[in-house]
Amino acid sequence: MKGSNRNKDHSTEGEGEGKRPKRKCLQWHPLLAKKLLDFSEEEEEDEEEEDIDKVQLLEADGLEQDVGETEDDESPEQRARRPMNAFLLFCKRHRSLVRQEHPRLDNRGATKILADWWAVLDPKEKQKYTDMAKEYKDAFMKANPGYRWCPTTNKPVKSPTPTVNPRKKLWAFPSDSSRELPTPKKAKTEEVPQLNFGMADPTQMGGLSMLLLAGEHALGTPEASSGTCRPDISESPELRQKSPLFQFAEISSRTSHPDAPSKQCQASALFQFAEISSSTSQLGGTEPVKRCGNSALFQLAEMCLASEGVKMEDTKLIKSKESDGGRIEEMEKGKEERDIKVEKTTETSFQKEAEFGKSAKGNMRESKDLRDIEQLQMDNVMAIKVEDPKEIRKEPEDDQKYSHFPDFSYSASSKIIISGVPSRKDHMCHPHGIMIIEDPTTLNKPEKIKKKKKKNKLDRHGNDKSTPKKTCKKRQSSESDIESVMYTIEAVAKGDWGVDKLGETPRKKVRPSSSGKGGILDAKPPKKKVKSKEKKVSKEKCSDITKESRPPDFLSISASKSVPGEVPEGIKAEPLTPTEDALPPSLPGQAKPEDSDCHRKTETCGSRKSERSCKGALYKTLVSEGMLTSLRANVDRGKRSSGKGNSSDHEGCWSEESWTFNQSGTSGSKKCKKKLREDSFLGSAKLDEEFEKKFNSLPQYSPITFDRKCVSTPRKKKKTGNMSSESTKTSKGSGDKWSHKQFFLDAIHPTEAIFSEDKSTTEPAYKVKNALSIPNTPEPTTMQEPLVGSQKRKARKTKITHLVRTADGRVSPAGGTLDDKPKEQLQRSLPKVPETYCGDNCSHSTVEEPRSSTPEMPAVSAFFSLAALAEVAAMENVHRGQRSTPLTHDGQPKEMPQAPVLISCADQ
DNA sequence: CCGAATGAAAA
DNA sequence: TTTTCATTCGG
Repeated sequence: MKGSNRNKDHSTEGEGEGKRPKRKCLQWHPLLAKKLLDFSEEEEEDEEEEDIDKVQLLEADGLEQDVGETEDDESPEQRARRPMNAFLLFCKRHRSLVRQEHPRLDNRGATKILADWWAVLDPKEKQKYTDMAKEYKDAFMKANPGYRWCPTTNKPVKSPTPTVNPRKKLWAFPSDSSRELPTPKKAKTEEVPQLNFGMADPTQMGGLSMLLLAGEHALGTPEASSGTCRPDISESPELRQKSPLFQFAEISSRTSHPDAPSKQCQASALFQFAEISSSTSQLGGTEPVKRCGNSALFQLAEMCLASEGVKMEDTKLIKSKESDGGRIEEMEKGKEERDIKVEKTTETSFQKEAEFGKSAKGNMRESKDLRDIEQLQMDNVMAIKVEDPKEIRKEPEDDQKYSHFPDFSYSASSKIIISGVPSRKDHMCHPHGIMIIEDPTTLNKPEKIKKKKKKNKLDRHGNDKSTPKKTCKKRQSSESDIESVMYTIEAVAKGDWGVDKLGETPRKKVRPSSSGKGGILDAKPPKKKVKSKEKKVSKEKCSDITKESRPPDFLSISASKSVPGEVPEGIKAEPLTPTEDALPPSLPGQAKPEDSDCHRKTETCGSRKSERSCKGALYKTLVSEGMLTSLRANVDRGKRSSGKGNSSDHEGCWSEESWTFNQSGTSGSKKCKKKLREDSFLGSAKLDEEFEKKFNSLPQYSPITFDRKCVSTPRKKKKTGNMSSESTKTSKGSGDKWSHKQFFLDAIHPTEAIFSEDKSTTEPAYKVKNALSIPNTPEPTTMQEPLVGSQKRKARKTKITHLVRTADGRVSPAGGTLDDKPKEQLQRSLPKVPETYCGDNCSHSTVEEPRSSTPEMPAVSAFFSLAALAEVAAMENVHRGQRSTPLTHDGQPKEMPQAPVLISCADQ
């Protein structure tokens, strides 16, 4: 990312191309995607169109034949880099930590330390990484059937993707694909349809094409996913388990094409969102998918329509329908009425179709949607008292509306937009088509209610609308929406988030997370709670994803609506985003939007209600924003993950969550994990994200465990840069983070826990063993692990002295001096008491700093007496006093930690 | 672009 | 058995 500096040779292709390739790569490879994303944010838009065209063409041309090949070859793609092995994953996940601990260390040094950690790492933990690596590899291979690992010496590979990576990333070989071949890549088949699909629509679309495209995109993706994915899921649950990655891989391949189109649209973000939604849906299951797709579509539709609250309401209704079916409505209103209405609506819809049906509206839904919209419009215009839904609902009326009112034209315009979306939805949802039909009824009811509310709101618009100038209004609304969207997009690209946006997003996030169930309720409660709930929910979801309850209140519903649609987004992004950030902004943000968009609403309505009611336009914007935010979050995530690693505090939070999930999952069943993740993240957009999730889910051992010395620092360091959320957290509870870990760990594996690693960066695995042993059996263990990998290398390693940089920054051969001693000490200590590591932790936590408390701490603390701790502390202090530099964590820690450890052991 | 680590896979 | 290459980024 940052380093884009060096353009190597690749310049040949030129930057412009370079970018494209990246994208392609992204598209092709989920994994890569994240990186690309980093770059892409800004760049994406630029070449989107062209790329799209190319892609489409390419695809179209050789879908079948080349599919795999063409993609690889032509599409610059070049496949992705070979999948990372367990160790690399470990490194990737922990390098940042190491760096934090040892800021001065260069990567090589960090790598060494990582190697040490890896060596020490508990076998179980290792296994996790190995499993992950394997899964990742499988997914990768699935995505890239023909992928060859080592193209012998094909360095040329780079040439193909030259510029793309600032770094050298070589795509293993683009050419490979061609050579290799192409095993038919499954994705391709799927892709084709999508491409075709997407292609047609975009061209047709006019100015709104962007939005439409985005919508299509979203839809298209879902469809593909639905088609393929669903079957898979249903067929083989097993796949599902693995599926997330695989699916991602598949999706990624699919998406790749779509991406290009989406890119065209400035709304790349949207597009991504759509993708995400689709992806999530796939992951989640059919229903979720629908929802996601719908939500995305709806959102798009909303944006397009941009009509005020009415649209919003409709969408909401729809969403609610989709998500809940009529449950909510039922809750709210009499079911009976609903049923009746439903029937009517269905009828109407059919009729409408018959009438309008014609080409454009092929789908029932569309007709419905249109109808709804029209109705709304009618309401507005007519200033009719919508109170009687029946009238509106009634077919005749509707028909009349269409025919009689000028609205019709308006509706027509709206239709276009909508139609695009719905149709796709239909495709996506085919199975559920029926369900959809039913929905209208439900929708109608809500609408009614909404209408009433709307009336108030609408009134202001109503004046204008009174004459449903449709076009004018729409345009305005649409324009406004578009503008808002654009704005949001730009903001995203810039990285600037309006407070408003943030505020909303957070809400959304919260809701979504809990949304499944908590829905409205969640929204109300403080966000923090929500998060906690979310976690729980997510767990629950594992078993059942279905979103059940909805808030009884319409208002709440309206608010909640956003949730369903957004949920995916929110989920994705939110987890990452630190609660802290999100929360505060939310309130302000909400307020602002209202002011701007809904002037009168605010006035008329109460604070929240007004907000909710007002949401109309604002809501749209928010939605768009939310999408953007989610996207942005994803991007950030990718960046962070790739670039900074821990740096982001936000991530820290996120990581924690993921952590919890992971751990829980580990302890529990993987399936649950995945499901949870999926659910929780619903929106995990891309494969990348998926990968990231998993990656993140991988246990991240606190340096403390490995390195005692670092203990204090690492944590701080993690956040040092950012301070933000985690820092605060950490600050609060010395051990908050750890406590979390513990919590999770406890849930999962009380004993195993993270402890596995000890302080010793240098120390051999035995420490780990001890840690493990502790719970189970204090093995003597000093045994080393079997020299696993390249023994040779290890041998070398042993021989080689690690360059350790002291706090001062100077490098010293660690092996001889520092390391050795510590090791010895450790060894001694270990044998004596398995718990030694605990001792270290305790010492730190208690003595040094409160926050340091590691998860283990508690247990440990229990074991150790205060006196022992005090002693340890004293010891540490002494050492410190001697060396006294706080900064020196790096250098000193090694020695220091060990000493304490020994003491602790001795005490015990 | 090298390197430092490990590991998987290809040659 | 040896090479490649995956990640990371300072030098």
